[in-house]
Amino acid sequence: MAQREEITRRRLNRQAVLHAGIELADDVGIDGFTMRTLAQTLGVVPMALYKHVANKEDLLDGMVDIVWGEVTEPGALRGWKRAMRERAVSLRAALTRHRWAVGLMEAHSRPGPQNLRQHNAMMGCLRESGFSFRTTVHVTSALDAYVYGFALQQKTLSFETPEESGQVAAATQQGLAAEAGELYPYLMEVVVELGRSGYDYDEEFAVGLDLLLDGIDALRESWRTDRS
Amino acid sequence: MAQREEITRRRLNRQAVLHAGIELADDVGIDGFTMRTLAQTLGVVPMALYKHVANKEDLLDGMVDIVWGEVTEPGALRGWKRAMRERAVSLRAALTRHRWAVGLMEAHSRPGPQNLRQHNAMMGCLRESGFSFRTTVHVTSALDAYVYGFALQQKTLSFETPEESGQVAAATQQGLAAEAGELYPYLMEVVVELGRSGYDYDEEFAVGLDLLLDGIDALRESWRTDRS
DNA sequence: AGGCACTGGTGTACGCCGTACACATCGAGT
DNA sequence: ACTCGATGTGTACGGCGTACACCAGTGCCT
Repeated sequence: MAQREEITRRRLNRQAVLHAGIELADDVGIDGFTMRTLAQTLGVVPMALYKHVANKEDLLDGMVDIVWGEVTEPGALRGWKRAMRERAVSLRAALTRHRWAVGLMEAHSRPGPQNLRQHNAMMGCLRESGFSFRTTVHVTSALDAYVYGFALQQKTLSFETPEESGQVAAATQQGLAAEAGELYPYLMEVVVELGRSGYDYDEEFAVGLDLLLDGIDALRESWRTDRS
Repeated sequence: MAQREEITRRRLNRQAVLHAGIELADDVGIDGFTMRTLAQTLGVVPMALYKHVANKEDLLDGMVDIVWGEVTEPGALRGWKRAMRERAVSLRAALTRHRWAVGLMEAHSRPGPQNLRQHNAMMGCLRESGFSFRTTVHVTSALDAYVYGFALQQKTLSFETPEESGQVAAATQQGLAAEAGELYPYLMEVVVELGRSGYDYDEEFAVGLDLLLDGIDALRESWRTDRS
C-alpha cells in the first residue's frame, strides 16, 4: 500500500500529467505555462513529460479534451431550449474556470473523444427535437460562436470589471479623461454609468443567450418548412 | 527625391514597422511572427525595431489598433439595425483578413484610439437610436461576443471547410470512420450531409447575426420601459 | 533465481525566442 | 566644423521546446 503510493507518486502517467497541466494552467495562465514549470510541479525533469505526451501541442490537446468532458451533455428530455441553455451555461462555466482553454477548444488538430461526444449529443438533441439538418448547423454555429465570443471577451476585457475603476483610473492617470470626454463622449458616458451601476457577466451572458434562443424558437417553424 | 526615397527606405518609423508587422502576420500567422523575421523583412537588425516599439506587446497593440481602424463606424443615419449589421460584417471581414488579431482585439493593455473611436461610435449609434443605457451595453456585449466567437471558430475550426473532405478523410484514414459512425451517429450524419451540401461561412454568419438583431428588435420596446 | 527486454526518468545540448546594453553612425542645428 | 540626439548594430543572456544518448527499475520467461 505504501509501495503502491510510492509507485503512484513516482511513476507518472498521461492522465496525471494532463490533470497537473490543467491545474498549473489555471493557476499561472497560458503564458506562464511551460513544460519546465509543469515538470517542476510534478517533481520531475522536463524531458520526463515527453514519455507521456508527444509534445506541448499534444499536451494541450489532452488538457482541452478533459475540459470538454466537464461540459454537461445536452439531453433532449426536457426540451431542446432548456437543454441548449444548460449546455451553453455549462460550457461558459468551464471556459471561465479554465480561461486558458478559450481559443483552444476547437483546435486544428484531431478533436478528442470528449469533444466528439459533446458535439454528437448537441446534434442529437437538435435533430431529435425536429430541427432540419441545415437548421441544426445554424443553431450550433450561432450558439457556439456566442459562447466562445463571450468567454473571449470575459477573458481579455479588463474594460469593466467589478472594480472598473481600473480602467477609468488608468485613463485619468494619463490625463486622458478630460480629452476622452470630448473625443469619445458616448463611450465615456457608458463607462461612467457602468462604473456606477456595476457589470454582471452572468446576467449579461444570460441576456444574450436568451436573445439567441428566443430567436431560434421564433424561426423554428419557418425553418422547418425550408429547403433541406 | 531619390534622397527622400533613400531616407524613407533606410529610416524606419513606427507606422512602417506596424504595417510591415501586419503584412507579415497575415502571411505567416501569429506563431511564425517573430521580432527577428519582421526585422529581416524590413532589412534591418532585430534590435532596430526597439527604437520604434517598446516591446513585442506594444508592437501587437499598435497593429491591432490599425485593424480596428479598418472597421467601418456605425452611423445612425439609416437606422440602428442596418448600422449594427454593417459594422458586424465589417468587423468580421477585418478579422478574416487578419486572423492573428482574433483574441487580441480586446487586450488587457490600454485600448488604442481607433478602438476607442469604434466603440464610441457604437455607443453613440445605439444611444441616439433610443436604446437605454443598460440595453446599449446588452446589445454591444451580445453582438461583439457573436462576432468574436464566429471569427474564432472560423480561425480554428478546420471541421468543415470548402474541402471538408479533409476532416472526413482524416477520420477515415485512421480507420475511425466506422467506429465513429457507431459512437457518434448524429455528428457523423451532419458531417456527411455537410460534406454533400457544402458550408458557407458568410451565410452562416449572416443567419446568426440576423437572429440576434431580430431578437434585439423584438425586445427593444420592453427593454425601453425597463428600469435604467 | 537469473537474465533480459521494455518502459520511464535523467543529463546534456541545440537552436530559437525576446530583449538588455554598449557602441557606431549620421543628420541637424549651432 | 562641432556637437548632440536619434537611429541602426553587435554581442550576449536567460528561457523556451525538445532531440538524443544514457541509466534504472520492473515484469516476464525460463
